[in-house]
Amino acid sequence: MTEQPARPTSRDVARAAGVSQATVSLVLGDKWRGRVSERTAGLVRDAAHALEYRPNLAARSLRLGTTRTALLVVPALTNEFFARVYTGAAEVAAEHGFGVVLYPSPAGVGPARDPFASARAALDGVIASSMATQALDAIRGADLPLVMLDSDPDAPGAAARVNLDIADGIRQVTEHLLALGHRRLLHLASAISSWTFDIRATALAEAVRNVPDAVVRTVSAPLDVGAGREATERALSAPGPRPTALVCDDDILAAGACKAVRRLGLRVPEDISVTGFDDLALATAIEPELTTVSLPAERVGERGMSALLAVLDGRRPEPGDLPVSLVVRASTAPPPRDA
Amino acid sequence: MTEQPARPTSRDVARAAGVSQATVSLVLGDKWRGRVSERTAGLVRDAAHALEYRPNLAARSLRLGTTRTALLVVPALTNEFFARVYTGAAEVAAEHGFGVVLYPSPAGVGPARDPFASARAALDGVIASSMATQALDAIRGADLPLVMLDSDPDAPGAAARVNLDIADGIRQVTEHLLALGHRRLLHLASAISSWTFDIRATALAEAVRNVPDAVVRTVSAPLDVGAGREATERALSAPGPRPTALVCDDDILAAGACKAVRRLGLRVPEDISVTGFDDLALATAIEPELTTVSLPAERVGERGMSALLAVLDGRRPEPGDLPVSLVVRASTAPPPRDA
DNA sequence: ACGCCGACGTTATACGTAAAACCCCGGCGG
DNA sequence: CCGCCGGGGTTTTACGTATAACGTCGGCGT
Repeated sequence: MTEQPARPTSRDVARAAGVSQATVSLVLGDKWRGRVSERTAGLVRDAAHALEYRPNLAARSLRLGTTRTALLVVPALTNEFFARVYTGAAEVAAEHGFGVVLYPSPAGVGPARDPFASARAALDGVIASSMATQALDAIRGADLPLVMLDSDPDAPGAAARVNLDIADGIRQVTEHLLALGHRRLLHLASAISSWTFDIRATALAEAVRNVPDAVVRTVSAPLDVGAGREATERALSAPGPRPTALVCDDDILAAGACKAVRRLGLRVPEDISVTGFDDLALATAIEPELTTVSLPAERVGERGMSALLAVLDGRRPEPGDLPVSLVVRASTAPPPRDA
Repeated sequence: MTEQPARPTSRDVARAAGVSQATVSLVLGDKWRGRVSERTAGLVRDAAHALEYRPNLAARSLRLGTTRTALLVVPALTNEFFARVYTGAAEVAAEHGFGVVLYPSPAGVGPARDPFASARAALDGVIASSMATQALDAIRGADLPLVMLDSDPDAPGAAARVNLDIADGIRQVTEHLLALGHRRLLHLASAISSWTFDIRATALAEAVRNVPDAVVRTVSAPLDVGAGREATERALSAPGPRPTALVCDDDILAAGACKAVRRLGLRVPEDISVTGFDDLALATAIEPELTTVSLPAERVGERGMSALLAVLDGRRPEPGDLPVSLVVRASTAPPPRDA
């Protein structure tokens, strides 16, 4: 269209600097110590700068057999948590001259197309959220370095893992509620992956273990506000003594839960306490502001990318889970006296 | 690490099929009508399938001088609206064998690094939200096809534009409020780009033009809940008759506004009506559920990508703004009688 | 009987980069 | 005086693909 003025190549730079193309490549690749004089290197850099030379990435990838591109597989970008993970991953990728391309799950794009297969030859590695279960099998077949996020340590095929200390988060909320005096808890779980469910459920069970009169019920719901509201409404109108606190696996569910509580003519937190998980923007947008577990989402992305880079370098990725922290806000309070 | 078994090349396929590499390229590129026999083509395809051949994208890009990759520039992915735009763009891109890579604004990544410059040689075009103003200048210098989203039609350098009919959205909310009987409106604007501000402000002014006793005040705030709350709180406690309705430029601000209203001991919508913009998930997560303007965010991305593809093909992009629609929920009601 | 053509492929080349292999020359140790 | 070494480059090649240019061969029209 606009008649591109033909982007300059390394050969153009060489011509301008009065050297050979190889020299340009050496200088610009910082591989010239002792092979090229300081003066010549300067000439090359000046010429490159003057021509606004940018190396052709396709050519470089072809030559090097590497693309400096990682694939990030997430269930959905519209989930703030994963958007933040991307941000973190992209940040450290950029620091190392890498790019991050997204594969927002098989649900996001049509099932027929397979961005992964077509991108496969152009990738150096994959970072995958374990929640995107469907995509994982395809990836495993590709013998690419794979970093898994929040995954079952027993699941195979990962060169590295970065996990959040989810169990500790659940433990913290639970202890917070127990300390406030709550004894009847309802666990509102998001039906995402069986592993994340299990780890939360057992952490919760463990936390109430030494509180003799504590009792926990569990219901699960798809991850959206409406579903959370409905599930909660159903659970709270069930016969038997009503729970006084709701432990939700996600702020989104917690928001739904709050709505349900109020629909039933009750108040949060006076009648029923509600806790969330993730500490999304949503947590402080609703009323009352949610007591929730804050997750370092960006850090997950950063660690994921760092781990991938480490694997690619043959180094050992940094071990250990990422810590989470309880944020107490206004959605939790002692249970009503008559309860 | 894992000793990759050396991905098969087109030459490997050729060897397996007993033909030359050129023939493989012809067959797999669907350019063989009348140049290769049906039988040979079959052999080639079988061999390719058997070897699980995937073309090397870097090599193809180098040869073709095209990367089938577009850059999407957005202010922040954590904003649900832009995450949805990405989703739409990625969808139609995939349908045409294109990829979409993100540049989440200069604020997201450090100022020193310039992903755009380094990616520049590897891009076929750019789709940019006008809100990412800082990045635009750099892009213009790159003489790449540029599609602008929600941009001033007078701004230069765009090969195509896709705009939402924002003005109509504002008109619709305003008329809704006027019909309910509101006369004193407060416009809570998000200080994003001067163009989007202007278009909204004038649309609002126009909508109240023929309602003689209607009066509009404007305040603006950064785009987050807390800022929205503070700005609203200040504006509502100012001297003079209090507005009965708040027209917010974004659901996020509207959420803040609702909190502010309640802090002042008033109710939404009985004392003050609040409207949002965007129809994010947030709109139905808070209470009361927001009356807001629903934007087809995915469509923006789809149209943006389609337009870019059209430009690259030398075709004319589809003209016209995308329609928006008012969604009336529970945050608007007639003003109190004594007002 | 010859030329020509169409069907079916093949050979050769270019894309821009990185790096291995090579080359030249001045100085220095033996 | 010769060989060798190291500094400072250059020549050449390979990466995998797409495609232009080139062959070959059988048949058919004249």
